[in-house]
Amino acid sequence: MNKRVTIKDIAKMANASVAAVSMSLNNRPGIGDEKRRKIIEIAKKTGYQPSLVAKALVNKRSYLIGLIIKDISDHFFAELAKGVEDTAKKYGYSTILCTTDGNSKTQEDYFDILCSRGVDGIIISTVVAEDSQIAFLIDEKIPFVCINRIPLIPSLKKKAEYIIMDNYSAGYKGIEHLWKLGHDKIAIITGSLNASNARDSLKGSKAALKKSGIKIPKRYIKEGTYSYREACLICERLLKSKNPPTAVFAHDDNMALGAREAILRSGLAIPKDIALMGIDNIKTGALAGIELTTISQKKYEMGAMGVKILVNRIEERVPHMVEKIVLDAELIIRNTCGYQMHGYRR
Amino acid sequence: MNKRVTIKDIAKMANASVAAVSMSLNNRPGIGDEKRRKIIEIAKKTGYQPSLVAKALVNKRSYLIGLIIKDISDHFFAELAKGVEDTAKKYGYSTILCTTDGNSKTQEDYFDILCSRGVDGIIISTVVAEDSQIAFLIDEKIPFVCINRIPLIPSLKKKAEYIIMDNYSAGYKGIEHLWKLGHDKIAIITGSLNASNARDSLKGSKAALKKSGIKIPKRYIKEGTYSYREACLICERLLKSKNPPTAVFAHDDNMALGAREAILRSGLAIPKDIALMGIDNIKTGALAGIELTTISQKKYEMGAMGVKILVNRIEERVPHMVEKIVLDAELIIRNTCGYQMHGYRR
DNA sequence: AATATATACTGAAACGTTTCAGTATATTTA
DNA sequence: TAAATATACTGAAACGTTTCAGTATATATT
Repeated sequence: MNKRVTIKDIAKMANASVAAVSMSLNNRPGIGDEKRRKIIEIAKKTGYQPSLVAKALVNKRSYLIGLIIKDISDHFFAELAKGVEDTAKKYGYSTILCTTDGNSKTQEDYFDILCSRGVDGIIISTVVAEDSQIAFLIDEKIPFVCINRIPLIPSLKKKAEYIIMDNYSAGYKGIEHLWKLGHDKIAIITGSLNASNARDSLKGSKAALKKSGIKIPKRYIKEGTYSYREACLICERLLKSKNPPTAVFAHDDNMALGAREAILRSGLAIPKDIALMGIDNIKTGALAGIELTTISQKKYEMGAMGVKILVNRIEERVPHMVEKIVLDAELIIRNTCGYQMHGYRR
Repeated sequence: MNKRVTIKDIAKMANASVAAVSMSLNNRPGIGDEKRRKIIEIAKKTGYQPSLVAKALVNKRSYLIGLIIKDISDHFFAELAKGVEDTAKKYGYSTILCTTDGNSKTQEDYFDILCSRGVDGIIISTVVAEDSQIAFLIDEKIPFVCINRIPLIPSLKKKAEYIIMDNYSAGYKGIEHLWKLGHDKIAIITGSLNASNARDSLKGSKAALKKSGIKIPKRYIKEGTYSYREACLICERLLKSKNPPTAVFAHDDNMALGAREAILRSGLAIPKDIALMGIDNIKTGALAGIELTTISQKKYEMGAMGVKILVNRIEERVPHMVEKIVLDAELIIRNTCGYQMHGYRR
């Protein structure tokens, strides 16, 4: 670090006290116009930039927020991160990027680091979000908001703020769509079932299955880990089995794309021979030649709203009440399920 | 922020001086085994976490690095960011994410903020990287490394560390590949020509054109801004013109994808009717049904190497010399140029 | 035994801010 | 005109660390 000009230097130059400089620069009252003007001028001329670290130390406000996600190269998280960073910037906060790669230990380390760094708040959107870690945050009284997942333990859930999609309804709508298109041999690749969102989606799908009177064998439901490769493998095995499904509903677009690879490799055509559906609505899915039918997740908006809530919480501008936001699940019909070919059959 | 346990509290409990606690915890010599043990034990028991902001203030080392990029939802930058964050984490640094959206003012603001925050170093990989801002960093003596772009002014270029792909060769190889496949009506969509990488690629392409004796009209070369939409529009116009190209070489995969949309919408088949080629090798390009022929950019590796260089610089473990790394451009042949159909024709 | 040296430990200053309790001066009020 | 009040300004403490100069005690050297 360079020798930067400090408040003391300015005080000397303006022959004023450091207090006067501080007050002038933060336009607090109690300093005469003449002196204030002079101080501000000197500050400008010398290119003075206040040390945010010193400020953080005394004010106990760092204007830093931590963003904990699984993987920034995953389109879902990248869009989310964009919403977070854009909004944080708007409110005068900087964003510390923390990726865990789904590793619980890494995540725990990051919680410690973020606390040590005195972040003002945290946005959490990971698959593995141990409830114990959430409890830690509540304990340390660090504001946080969960995006796209909620604590499993009810007592924690009550205290946590979150924004989620209506995952139940997402899972439900997907099956409903496939059913209306005439499918009844539907395979499901779920997310990691240790997280609330994946569980809810599965519940929704099961409910829809029941509602439409579809019975599927147990082996049609497979737990994935949001990995492209793994979903590809799962789908491959499914297709090779004696009684293969005629539709696969992956509870995440990345996995749907993985399944897509397996389907295409096996020589089947989408949607002619088999229907494919995802959840998330990532950019790639919209590309010509892919045109994945999916359920929209408002990724950017979730990130943006998350920060808004967080900042309200931090600055306590709003009388505090715990926000719990559930966004609507919206079906995005494209080409992978056959709606364009023949419309709904029932 | 919560009332956290500080070094003072521990000193009191262990009845030692704060100095003793500090020295014990940082295993500096000068403290007896017995006392040290006791202090460490108390620290552990109380869950003491040092305040990184206080440390930063006295040590003038924040263990923070700034990452300045255009847009985290762009796959290129996301991969880069992943390399950066992973590596930073490994070295004990945290990453502040700064996206500029190509806005020079935003970028300048971020430079100021990062300085105020006392970051130890900066990784820069933006399109608009004004040389004046680079000069500012050199002036402030903040270590930085440029990724995928270099300062235009030679005197700055000399002082800056950077990692770039051999953009010239990338531009060259693309044209060469297309020429070998028999194309001579090749359109080029370049990046923003105010940045070094785009200029170099264009130079390379022009050189290859000359070498192979291809003459293309001026209107075949269009400056893009790395935007999908814009590239789509540019390509659309190109296709509608009287003498449309038989190949388009976008100097960035996103733009290639944009061009792809225009091509497909116009009813042309890739690669049967027209060849398409990009630069970057983003994940999406590898998907079945897209299979974009491209030139590989080692995005993750560039990020990782960038941090490595930066940390060496910060910690001055290595006798200082300015690193300038140029990575090889590697042609990735997939399906959009017709190599699989008929191989090289000349 | 006297001196030199090593070891264990402490108090206080420093990092760059903000804020609080005071002080001095100017202005208003009665 | 005296008292009350408002305004301008300052010194010092505080935030949570590290480090430096000392001090006290123990050990080694002659």
